[in-house]
Amino acid sequence: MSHILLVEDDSDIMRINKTFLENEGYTVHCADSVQTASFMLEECVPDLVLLDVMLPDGDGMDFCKILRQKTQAPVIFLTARDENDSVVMGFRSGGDDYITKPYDLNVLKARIEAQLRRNVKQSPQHPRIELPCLTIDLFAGTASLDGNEYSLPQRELQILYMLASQIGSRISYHDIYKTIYGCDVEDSKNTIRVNISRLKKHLNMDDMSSYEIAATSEGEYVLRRIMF
Amino acid sequence: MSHILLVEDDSDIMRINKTFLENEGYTVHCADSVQTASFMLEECVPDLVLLDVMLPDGDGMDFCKILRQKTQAPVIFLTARDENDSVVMGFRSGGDDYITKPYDLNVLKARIEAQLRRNVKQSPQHPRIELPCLTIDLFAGTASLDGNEYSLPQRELQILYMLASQIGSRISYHDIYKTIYGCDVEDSKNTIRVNISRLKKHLNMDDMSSYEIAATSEGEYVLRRIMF
DNA sequence: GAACAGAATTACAGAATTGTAATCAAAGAC
DNA sequence: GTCTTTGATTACAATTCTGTAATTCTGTTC
Repeated sequence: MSHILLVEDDSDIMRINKTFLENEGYTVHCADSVQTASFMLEECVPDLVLLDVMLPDGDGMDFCKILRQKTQAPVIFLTARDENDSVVMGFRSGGDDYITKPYDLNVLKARIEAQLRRNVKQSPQHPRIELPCLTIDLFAGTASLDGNEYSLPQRELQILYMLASQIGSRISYHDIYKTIYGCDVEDSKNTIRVNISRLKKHLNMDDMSSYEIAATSEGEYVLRRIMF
Repeated sequence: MSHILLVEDDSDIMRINKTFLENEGYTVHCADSVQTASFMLEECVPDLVLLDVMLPDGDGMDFCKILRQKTQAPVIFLTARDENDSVVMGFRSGGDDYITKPYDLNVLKARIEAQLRRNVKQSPQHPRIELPCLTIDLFAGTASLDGNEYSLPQRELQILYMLASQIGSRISYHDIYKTIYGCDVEDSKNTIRVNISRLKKHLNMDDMSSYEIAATSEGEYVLRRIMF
Protein backbone atom coordinates (compact mmCIF):
# COMPACT_ATOMS: atom_id res chain seq x y z
CA MET A 1 0.00 0.00 0.00
CA SER A 2 1.02 3.61 -0.41
CA HIS A 3 3.34 5.45 1.89
CA ILE A 4 2.32 8.89 3.08
CA LEU A 5 4.64 11.40 4.64
CA LEU A 6 2.72 13.59 7.07
CA VAL A 7 4.37 16.84 8.11
CA GLU A 8 2.46 18.54 10.88
CA ASP A 9 3.54 20.23 14.08
CA ASP A 10 0.26 20.04 15.96
CA SER A 11 0.51 16.71 17.75
CA ASP A 12 -3.28 16.27 18.07
CA ILE A 13 -3.91 16.77 14.39
CA MET A 14 -1.03 14.54 13.55
CA ARG A 15 -2.32 11.74 15.72
CA ILE A 16 -5.83 11.97 14.33
CA ASN A 17 -4.64 11.98 10.75
CA LYS A 18 -2.16 9.20 11.30
CA THR A 19 -4.71 6.94 12.93
CA PHE A 20 -7.30 7.63 10.31
CA LEU A 21 -4.98 7.04 7.40
CA GLU A 22 -3.50 3.91 8.88
CA ASN A 23 -6.99 2.55 9.30
CA GLU A 24 -7.47 3.25 5.62
CA GLY A 25 -4.50 1.05 4.90
CA TYR A 26 -1.79 3.60 4.31
CA THR A 27 1.65 3.49 5.82
CA VAL A 28 2.14 6.85 7.51
CA HIS A 29 5.46 8.45 8.34
CA CYS A 30 5.31 11.51 10.55
CA ALA A 31 7.44 14.59 10.92
CA ASP A 32 6.79 17.64 13.06
CA SER A 33 9.28 20.03 11.51
CA VAL A 34 11.02 20.82 8.26
CA GLN A 35 14.20 19.37 9.62
CA THR A 36 12.59 16.12 10.66
CA ALA A 37 10.77 15.92 7.34
CA SER A 38 14.03 16.34 5.45
CA PHE A 39 15.49 13.60 7.54
CA MET A 40 12.49 11.35 6.92
CA LEU A 41 12.88 11.86 3.22
CA GLU A 42 16.21 10.12 3.46
CA GLU A 43 14.59 7.22 5.23
CA CYS A 44 11.25 6.62 3.67
CA VAL A 45 10.13 7.09 0.09
CA PRO A 46 6.68 8.63 0.15
CA ASP A 47 4.07 8.17 -2.53
CA LEU A 48 2.33 11.30 -1.31
CA VAL A 49 3.12 14.13 1.09
CA LEU A 50 0.71 15.94 3.40
CA LEU A 51 2.35 19.19 4.25
CA ASP A 52 1.47 21.79 6.82
CA VAL A 53 2.44 25.25 5.66
CA MET A 54 3.46 26.82 8.91
CA LEU A 55 6.05 24.77 10.69
CA PRO A 56 8.11 25.71 13.74
CA ASP A 57 11.39 25.84 11.86
CA GLY A 58 10.39 26.97 8.39
CA ASP A 59 7.86 27.32 5.65
CA GLY A 60 6.22 24.25 4.11
CA MET A 61 6.27 25.83 0.69
CA ASP A 62 10.01 26.22 0.74
CA PHE A 63 10.30 22.65 1.80
CA CYS A 64 8.06 21.67 -1.09
CA LYS A 65 10.50 23.08 -3.59
CA ILE A 66 13.35 21.12 -2.08
CA LEU A 67 11.25 18.01 -1.95
CA ARG A 68 10.41 18.31 -5.62
CA GLN A 69 14.01 17.74 -6.48
CA LYS A 70 13.87 14.37 -4.83
CA THR A 71 10.51 13.03 -5.79
CA GLN A 72 7.54 13.61 -8.03
CA ALA A 73 5.18 12.40 -5.34
CA PRO A 74 2.08 14.60 -5.08
CA VAL A 75 2.06 17.18 -2.31
CA ILE A 76 -1.14 18.23 -0.57
CA PHE A 77 -0.92 21.34 1.58
CA LEU A 78 -2.87 21.36 4.80
CA THR A 79 -3.24 24.77 6.34
CA ALA A 80 -5.43 27.20 8.14
CA ARG A 81 -4.44 29.97 5.75
CA ASP A 82 -7.23 30.32 3.26
CA GLU A 83 -6.28 33.54 1.50
CA ASN A 84 -6.24 33.23 -2.26
CA ASP A 85 -2.67 34.44 -2.43
CA SER A 86 -1.57 31.69 -0.15
CA VAL A 87 -3.36 29.06 -2.21
CA VAL A 88 -1.74 30.34 -5.38
CA MET A 89 1.64 30.34 -3.70
CA GLY A 90 1.08 26.77 -2.65
CA PHE A 91 0.46 25.56 -6.16
CA ARG A 92 3.24 27.70 -7.48
CA SER A 93 5.71 26.11 -5.12
CA GLY A 94 4.91 22.75 -6.63
CA GLY A 95 1.91 21.60 -4.63
CA ASP A 96 -0.80 19.43 -6.14
CA ASP A 97 -3.68 20.25 -3.83
CA TYR A 98 -4.50 22.64 -1.06
CA ILE A 99 -6.84 21.83 1.81
CA THR A 100 -7.80 24.39 4.41
CA LYS A 101 -8.36 23.52 8.02
CA PRO A 102 -10.65 22.44 9.39
CA TYR A 103 -11.36 19.70 6.93
CA ASP A 104 -13.37 16.54 6.88
CA LEU A 105 -11.31 13.36 7.07
CA ASN A 106 -13.31 11.76 4.29
CA VAL A 107 -12.60 14.73 2.09
CA LEU A 108 -8.95 14.34 2.91
CA LYS A 109 -9.16 10.69 2.00
CA ALA A 110 -10.92 11.44 -1.27
CA ARG A 111 -8.33 14.02 -2.22
CA ILE A 112 -5.50 11.69 -1.37
CA GLU A 113 -7.05 8.98 -3.47
CA ALA A 114 -7.53 11.39 -6.34
CA GLN A 115 -3.89 12.36 -6.26
CA LEU A 116 -2.68 8.81 -6.09
CA ARG A 117 -5.03 7.84 -8.90
CA ARG A 118 -3.81 10.61 -11.13
CA ASN A 119 -0.27 9.79 -10.25
CA VAL A 120 -0.89 6.15 -10.99
CA LYS A 121 2.35 4.58 -12.04
CA GLN A 122 1.81 5.09 -15.68
CA SER A 123 4.08 2.61 -17.33
CA PRO A 124 6.22 5.18 -19.06
CA GLN A 125 5.73 5.16 -22.78
CA HIS A 126 8.78 3.59 -24.28
CA PRO A 127 10.41 5.50 -27.06
CA ARG A 128 9.50 3.69 -30.26
CA ILE A 129 9.26 4.15 -33.95
CA GLU A 130 6.03 2.98 -35.44
CA LEU A 131 5.67 2.53 -39.17
CA PRO A 132 3.11 0.41 -40.93
CA CYS A 133 4.19 -3.21 -40.40
CA LEU A 134 7.41 -2.13 -38.69
CA THR A 135 7.96 -1.00 -35.13
CA ILE A 136 11.12 -0.50 -33.17
CA ASP A 137 11.30 -0.41 -29.40
CA LEU A 138 14.60 0.90 -28.10
CA PHE A 139 13.78 0.12 -24.50
CA ALA A 140 12.90 -3.48 -25.10
CA GLY A 141 15.58 -3.89 -27.74
CA THR A 142 13.10 -5.37 -30.14
CA ALA A 143 11.72 -4.78 -33.59
CA SER A 144 8.66 -6.24 -35.19
CA LEU A 145 8.29 -6.68 -38.90
CA ASP A 146 5.05 -7.82 -40.47
CA GLY A 147 3.69 -8.95 -37.15
CA ASN A 148 6.70 -10.93 -35.95
CA GLU A 149 8.71 -9.61 -33.07
CA TYR A 150 12.44 -10.07 -32.96
CA SER A 151 14.91 -9.26 -30.25
CA LEU A 152 17.91 -7.58 -31.78
CA PRO A 153 21.43 -6.97 -30.53
CA GLN A 154 22.37 -3.38 -29.93
CA ARG A 155 24.34 -2.71 -33.08
CA GLU A 156 21.63 -4.01 -35.38
CA LEU A 157 18.95 -2.17 -33.50
CA GLN A 158 20.90 1.06 -33.73
CA ILE A 159 21.26 0.72 -37.47
CA LEU A 160 17.63 -0.19 -37.96
CA TYR A 161 16.60 2.73 -35.78
CA MET A 162 18.66 5.13 -37.83
CA LEU A 163 17.33 3.83 -41.11
CA ALA A 164 13.74 3.79 -39.90
CA SER A 165 13.87 7.26 -38.46
CA GLN A 166 14.74 8.54 -41.91
CA ILE A 167 12.85 6.03 -43.98
CA GLY A 168 13.24 6.53 -47.68
CA SER A 169 16.35 8.65 -47.51
CA ARG A 170 19.86 7.54 -48.17
CA ILE A 171 22.26 7.27 -45.26
CA SER A 172 25.92 6.64 -45.84
CA TYR A 173 27.68 3.96 -43.82
CA HIS A 174 29.94 6.81 -42.92
CA ASP A 175 27.08 8.53 -41.14
CA ILE A 176 25.91 5.32 -39.56
CA TYR A 177 29.34 4.50 -38.23
CA LYS A 178 29.86 7.99 -36.92
CA THR A 179 26.52 8.08 -35.14
CA ILE A 180 26.99 4.72 -33.49
CA TYR A 181 30.68 4.76 -32.67
CA GLY A 182 31.13 8.49 -32.23
CA CYS A 183 34.10 8.66 -34.55
CA ASP A 184 34.98 7.41 -37.97
CA VAL A 185 37.59 4.91 -38.93
CA GLU A 186 39.22 3.49 -42.02
CA ASP A 187 37.34 0.26 -42.42
CA SER A 188 33.92 1.39 -41.28
CA LYS A 189 32.33 0.08 -44.45
CA ASN A 190 32.89 -3.55 -43.69
CA THR A 191 31.62 -3.34 -40.13
CA ILE A 192 28.37 -1.71 -41.18
CA ARG A 193 27.90 -4.13 -44.03
CA VAL A 194 28.27 -7.12 -41.81
CA ASN A 195 25.89 -5.76 -39.23
CA ILE A 196 23.29 -4.92 -41.84
CA SER A 197 23.60 -8.40 -43.20
CA ARG A 198 23.04 -9.79 -39.74
CA LEU A 199 20.11 -7.47 -39.25
CA LYS A 200 18.40 -8.71 -42.39
CA LYS A 201 18.86 -12.26 -41.32
CA HIS A 202 17.54 -11.62 -37.83
CA LEU A 203 14.46 -9.95 -39.24
CA ASN A 204 13.92 -12.73 -41.77
CA MET A 205 13.87 -10.09 -44.44
CA ASP A 206 13.07 -11.53 -47.82
CA ASP A 207 11.11 -10.76 -50.96
CA MET A 208 7.88 -11.05 -49.07
CA SER A 209 8.73 -8.52 -46.35
CA SER A 210 7.12 -5.11 -46.29
CA TYR A 211 10.51 -3.43 -46.15
CA GLU A 212 13.87 -3.83 -47.71
CA ILE A 213 17.26 -2.39 -46.92
CA ALA A 214 18.72 -1.35 -50.22
CA ALA A 215 22.26 -0.30 -50.93
CA THR A 216 23.01 2.45 -53.39
CA SER A 217 26.02 2.50 -55.62
CA GLU A 218 27.44 5.33 -53.55
CA GLY A 219 27.92 3.52 -50.30
CA GLU A 220 24.59 4.43 -48.80
CA TYR A 221 21.74 2.45 -47.37
CA VAL A 222 18.01 3.10 -47.53
CA LEU A 223 15.12 1.51 -45.76
CA ARG A 224 12.26 1.28 -48.20
CA ARG A 225 8.73 0.14 -47.97
CA ILE A 226 7.76 -2.44 -50.53
CA MET A 227 4.23 -2.34 -51.78
CA PHE A 228 2.58 -4.91 -53.94
CA MET B 1 25.13 15.21 -53.82
CA SER B 2 21.38 15.08 -53.74
CA HIS B 3 19.26 12.98 -56.04
CA ILE B 4 16.27 14.59 -57.70
CA LEU B 5 13.44 12.72 -59.34
CA LEU B 6 12.00 14.80 -62.17
CA VAL B 7 8.58 13.80 -63.41
CA GLU B 8 7.61 15.72 -66.54
CA ASP B 9 6.03 14.68 -69.81
CA ASP B 10 7.15 17.64 -71.95
CA SER B 11 10.49 16.48 -73.30
CA ASP B 12 11.81 20.01 -73.89
CA ILE B 13 11.11 21.13 -70.35
CA MET B 14 12.53 17.92 -69.02
CA ARG B 15 15.76 18.34 -70.95
CA ILE B 16 16.22 21.94 -69.92
CA ASN B 17 15.60 21.19 -66.27
CA LYS B 18 17.76 18.11 -66.27
CA THR B 19 20.70 19.91 -67.84
CA PHE B 20 20.40 22.87 -65.56
CA LEU B 21 20.14 20.80 -62.39
CA GLU B 22 22.98 18.52 -63.38
CA ASN B 23 25.14 21.57 -63.91
CA GLU B 24 24.23 22.59 -60.40
CA GLY B 25 25.61 19.30 -59.20
CA TYR B 26 22.46 17.29 -58.65
CA THR B 27 21.91 13.76 -59.85
CA VAL B 28 18.71 13.84 -61.86
CA HIS B 29 16.47 10.88 -62.59
CA CYS B 30 13.75 11.44 -65.15
CA ALA B 31 10.31 10.01 -65.67
CA ASP B 32 7.70 11.08 -68.20
CA SER B 33 4.66 9.38 -66.74
CA VAL B 34 3.19 8.21 -63.47
CA GLN B 35 3.99 4.67 -64.36
CA THR B 36 7.61 5.39 -65.15
CA ALA B 37 7.91 7.49 -62.01
CA SER B 38 6.55 4.64 -59.90
CA PHE B 39 9.07 2.39 -61.50
CA MET B 40 11.88 4.86 -60.90
CA LEU B 41 10.96 5.01 -57.25
CA GLU B 42 11.90 1.35 -57.00
CA GLU B 43 15.24 2.09 -58.57
CA CYS B 44 16.46 5.39 -57.25
CA VAL B 45 15.94 6.96 -53.87
CA PRO B 46 15.24 10.62 -54.37
CA ASP B 47 16.05 13.35 -51.91
CA LEU B 48 13.53 15.59 -53.63
CA VAL B 49 10.81 15.19 -56.26
CA LEU B 50 9.85 17.68 -58.95
CA LEU B 51 6.39 16.70 -60.05
CA ASP B 52 4.32 17.85 -62.96
CA VAL B 53 0.63 17.80 -62.16
CA MET B 54 -0.82 16.80 -65.48
CA LEU B 55 0.73 13.64 -66.77
CA PRO B 56 -0.37 11.49 -69.69
CA ASP B 57 -1.43 8.55 -67.57
CA GLY B 58 -2.60 10.17 -64.37
CA ASP B 59 -2.62 13.00 -61.91
CA GLY B 60 0.57 14.09 -60.17
CA MET B 61 -1.27 14.78 -56.97
CA ASP B 62 -2.52 11.25 -56.73
CA PHE B 63 0.97 10.04 -57.35
CA CYS B 64 2.17 12.32 -54.57
CA LYS B 65 0.01 10.55 -52.04
CA ILE B 66 1.39 7.18 -53.08
CA LEU B 67 4.92 8.52 -53.03
CA ARG B 68 4.47 9.77 -49.49
CA GLN B 69 4.13 6.24 -48.28
CA LYS B 70 7.58 5.47 -49.54
CA THR B 71 9.57 8.55 -48.72
CA GLN B 72 9.47 11.78 -46.80
CA ALA B 73 11.42 13.52 -49.53
CA PRO B 74 10.03 16.99 -50.29
CA VAL B 75 7.79 17.26 -53.35
CA ILE B 76 7.67 20.41 -55.47
CA PHE B 77 4.82 20.64 -57.93
CA LEU B 78 5.56 22.17 -61.30
CA THR B 79 2.48 23.11 -63.25
CA ALA B 80 0.80 25.57 -65.53
CA ARG B 81 -2.32 25.48 -63.40
CA ASP B 82 -2.23 28.54 -61.22
CA GLU B 83 -5.74 28.55 -59.78
CA ASN B 84 -5.80 28.86 -56.01
CA ASP B 85 -7.81 25.69 -55.68
CA SER B 86 -5.19 23.76 -57.50
CA VAL B 87 -2.43 25.15 -55.33
CA VAL B 88 -4.35 24.22 -52.21
CA MET B 89 -4.97 20.75 -53.56
CA GLY B 90 -1.28 20.40 -54.22
CA PHE B 91 -0.30 21.12 -50.66
CA ARG B 92 -3.15 19.03 -49.36
CA SER B 93 -1.95 16.02 -51.29
CA GLY B 94 1.36 16.23 -49.47
CA GLY B 95 3.34 18.66 -51.57
CA ASP B 96 5.93 20.97 -50.05
CA ASP B 97 6.01 23.68 -52.69
CA TYR B 98 4.15 24.68 -55.80
CA ILE B 99 5.73 26.47 -58.74
CA THR B 100 3.72 27.67 -61.71
CA LYS B 101 5.04 27.63 -65.24
CA PRO B 102 6.70 29.46 -66.68
CA TYR B 103 9.29 29.81 -63.97
CA ASP B 104 12.83 31.08 -63.72
CA LEU B 105 15.44 28.38 -63.35
CA ASN B 106 17.19 30.26 -60.58
CA VAL B 107 13.94 30.46 -58.70
CA LEU B 108 13.58 26.74 -59.15
CA LYS B 109 17.08 26.26 -57.82
CA ALA B 110 16.44 28.48 -54.83
CA ARG B 111 13.25 26.64 -53.98
CA ILE B 112 14.95 23.29 -54.30
CA GLU B 113 17.72 24.44 -52.02
CA ALA B 114 15.23 25.74 -49.52
CA GLN B 115 13.46 22.41 -49.41
CA LEU B 116 16.66 20.45 -49.06
CA ARG B 117 17.85 22.82 -46.37
CA ARG B 118 14.67 22.50 -44.37
CA ASN B 119 14.74 18.79 -44.84
CA VAL B 120 18.33 18.67 -43.72
CA LYS B 121 19.02 15.30 -42.25
CA GLN B 122 18.32 16.34 -38.74
CA SER B 123 20.12 13.80 -36.68
CA PRO B 124 17.02 12.45 -35.05
CA GLN B 125 16.85 13.33 -31.40
CA HIS B 126 17.60 10.18 -29.48
CA PRO B 127 15.16 9.31 -26.79
CA ARG B 128 16.82 10.15 -23.51
CA ILE B 129 16.09 10.90 -19.92
CA GLU B 130 17.83 13.94 -18.60
CA LEU B 131 18.01 14.61 -14.90
CA PRO B 132 20.48 16.82 -13.13
CA CYS B 133 23.80 14.94 -13.17
CA LEU B 134 22.18 11.87 -14.70
CA THR B 135 21.28 11.20 -18.30
CA ILE B 136 20.27 8.00 -20.02
CA ASP B 137 20.48 7.45 -23.76
CA LEU B 138 18.59 4.39 -24.91
CA PHE B 139 19.84 4.62 -28.46
CA ALA B 140 23.49 4.78 -27.56
CA GLY B 141 23.08 2.39 -24.66
CA THR B 142 24.84 4.75 -22.32
CA ALA B 143 24.26 6.58 -19.10
CA SER B 144 26.21 9.40 -17.61
CA LEU B 145 26.39 10.07 -13.92
CA ASP B 146 28.09 13.13 -12.51
CA GLY B 147 29.77 13.86 -15.79
CA ASN B 148 31.12 10.39 -16.51
CA GLU B 149 29.66 8.41 -19.33
CA TYR B 150 29.29 4.67 -19.07
CA SER B 151 28.20 2.17 -21.65
CA LEU B 152 25.76 -0.21 -20.04
CA PRO B 153 24.51 -3.63 -21.02
CA GLN B 154 20.88 -3.83 -21.96
CA ARG B 155 19.49 -5.28 -18.76
CA GLU B 156 21.16 -2.70 -16.56
CA LEU B 157 20.13 0.10 -18.85
CA GLN B 158 16.53 -1.06 -18.81
CA ILE B 159 16.45 -1.10 -15.04
CA LEU B 160 18.09 2.30 -14.76
CA TYR B 161 15.69 3.68 -17.32
CA MET B 162 12.70 2.40 -15.38
CA LEU B 163 13.97 3.77 -12.10
CA ALA B 164 14.91 7.12 -13.59
CA SER B 165 11.64 7.58 -15.39
CA GLN B 166 9.89 7.35 -12.04
CA ILE B 167 12.56 8.86 -9.89
CA GLY B 168 11.68 8.98 -6.25
CA SER B 169 8.95 6.40 -6.35
CA ARG B 170 9.18 2.83 -5.29
CA ILE B 171 9.17 0.14 -7.93
CA SER B 172 8.90 -3.48 -7.00
CA TYR B 173 11.28 -5.97 -8.57
CA HIS B 174 8.10 -7.67 -9.58
CA ASP B 175 7.23 -4.68 -11.78
CA ILE B 176 10.74 -4.42 -13.10
CA TYR B 177 10.91 -8.05 -14.05
CA LYS B 178 7.51 -7.96 -15.67
CA THR B 179 8.34 -4.90 -17.72
CA ILE B 180 11.65 -6.23 -18.94
CA TYR B 181 10.84 -9.89 -19.47
CA GLY B 182 7.17 -9.58 -20.28
CA CYS B 183 6.14 -12.18 -17.76
CA ASP B 184 6.84 -12.95 -14.15
CA VAL B 185 8.58 -15.93 -12.72
CA GLU B 186 9.34 -17.51 -9.36
CA ASP B 187 12.86 -16.30 -8.76
CA SER B 188 12.64 -12.86 -10.31
CA LYS B 189 13.96 -11.28 -7.14
CA ASN B 190 17.45 -12.64 -7.46
CA THR B 191 17.84 -11.71 -11.11
CA ILE B 192 16.88 -8.12 -10.51
CA ARG B 193 19.04 -7.90 -7.44
CA VAL B 194 22.08 -9.13 -9.30
CA ASN B 195 21.55 -6.77 -12.17
CA ILE B 196 21.06 -3.80 -9.90
CA SER B 197 24.25 -4.70 -8.13
CA ARG B 198 26.04 -4.82 -11.46
CA LEU B 199 24.48 -1.52 -12.46
CA LYS B 200 25.77 0.20 -9.34
CA LYS B 201 29.22 -1.13 -9.97
CA HIS B 202 29.20 -0.07 -13.61
CA LEU B 203 28.14 3.43 -12.66
CA ASN B 204 30.73 3.61 -9.88
CA MET B 205 27.94 4.52 -7.54
CA ASP B 206 29.21 5.34 -4.11
CA ASP B 207 28.64 7.74 -1.24
CA MET B 208 29.82 10.63 -3.38
CA SER B 209 27.41 10.04 -6.28
CA SER B 210 24.45 12.30 -6.87
CA TYR B 211 22.09 9.38 -6.89
CA GLU B 212 21.56 6.19 -5.01
CA ILE B 213 19.50 3.12 -5.66
CA ALA B 214 17.87 2.27 -2.39
CA ALA B 215 15.99 -0.86 -1.50
CA THR B 216 12.94 -0.76 0.70
CA SER B 217 12.04 -3.48 3.15
CA GLU B 218 9.15 -4.46 0.93
CA GLY B 219 11.07 -5.63 -2.10
CA GLU B 220 11.08 -2.36 -3.93
CA TYR B 221 13.76 -0.15 -5.36
CA VAL B 222 13.96 3.62 -5.61
CA LEU B 223 16.30 5.91 -7.43
CA ARG B 224 16.94 8.90 -5.23
CA ARG B 225 18.86 12.04 -5.62
CA ILE B 226 21.34 12.70 -2.88
CA MET B 227 21.96 16.29 -1.97
CA PHE B 228 24.59 17.62 0.32
C1' DG C 1 33.31 -16.96 -72.22
C1' DA C 2 37.33 -14.88 -68.38
C1' DA C 3 38.65 -11.36 -65.27
C1' DC C 4 37.59 -8.17 -62.20
C1' DA C 5 35.39 -5.12 -58.59
C1' DG C 6 32.36 -4.43 -55.26
C1' DA C 7 28.92 -6.04 -52.30
C1' DA C 8 26.98 -9.65 -49.38
C1' DT C 9 27.55 -13.32 -46.58
C1' DT C 10 29.86 -16.55 -43.64
C1' DA C 11 33.58 -18.06 -40.34
C1' DC C 12 35.98 -17.29 -36.47
C1' DA C 13 37.69 -15.90 -32.04
C1' DG C 14 37.89 -12.78 -28.33
C1' DA C 15 34.95 -10.19 -25.42
C1' DA C 16 30.75 -9.09 -23.14
C1' DT C 17 26.38 -10.34 -21.29
C1' DT C 18 23.45 -12.62 -18.10
C1' DG C 19 20.75 -16.10 -15.36
C1' DT C 20 21.76 -19.17 -11.69
C1' DA C 21 23.95 -20.50 -7.70
C1' DA C 22 27.15 -19.80 -4.09
C1' DT C 23 29.10 -16.76 -0.84
C1' DC C 24 29.28 -12.84 2.06
C1' DA C 25 27.36 -9.19 5.07
C1' DA C 26 24.17 -6.88 7.93
C1' DA C 27 20.37 -6.67 10.97
C1' DG C 28 17.12 -8.82 14.29
C1' DA C 29 15.46 -12.39 17.33
C1' DC C 30 16.40 -14.98 21.03
C1' DG D 1 26.93 -13.92 22.51
C1' DT D 2 24.52 -17.48 18.53
C1' DC D 3 21.16 -18.28 15.12
C1' DT D 4 18.37 -16.86 11.42
C1' DT D 5 16.77 -14.27 7.77
C1' DT D 6 17.28 -11.28 4.07
C1' DG D 7 19.65 -8.54 1.00
C1' DA D 8 24.10 -7.63 -1.58
C1' DT D 9 27.84 -9.29 -3.95
C1' DT D 10 30.72 -12.53 -6.34
C1' DA D 11 31.65 -16.81 -9.17
C1' DC D 12 30.72 -19.35 -12.92
C1' DA D 13 29.31 -21.16 -17.29
C1' DA D 14 26.45 -20.96 -21.28
C1' DT D 15 25.15 -17.98 -24.56
C1' DT D 16 25.32 -13.99 -27.31
C1' DC D 17 27.58 -10.28 -29.43
C1' DT D 18 30.67 -8.24 -32.68
C1' DG D 19 34.86 -6.67 -35.31
C1' DT D 20 37.93 -8.70 -38.54
C1' DA D 21 39.04 -11.59 -42.15
C1' DA D 22 37.92 -14.98 -45.49
C1' DT D 23 34.77 -16.49 -48.79
C1' DT D 24 30.99 -16.33 -51.93
C1' DC D 25 27.99 -13.96 -54.95
C1' DT D 26 26.73 -10.66 -58.57
C1' DG D 27 27.08 -7.75 -62.06
C1' DT D 28 30.21 -5.43 -65.45
C1' DT D 29 33.86 -5.01 -68.71
C1' DC D 30 36.60 -6.84 -71.88
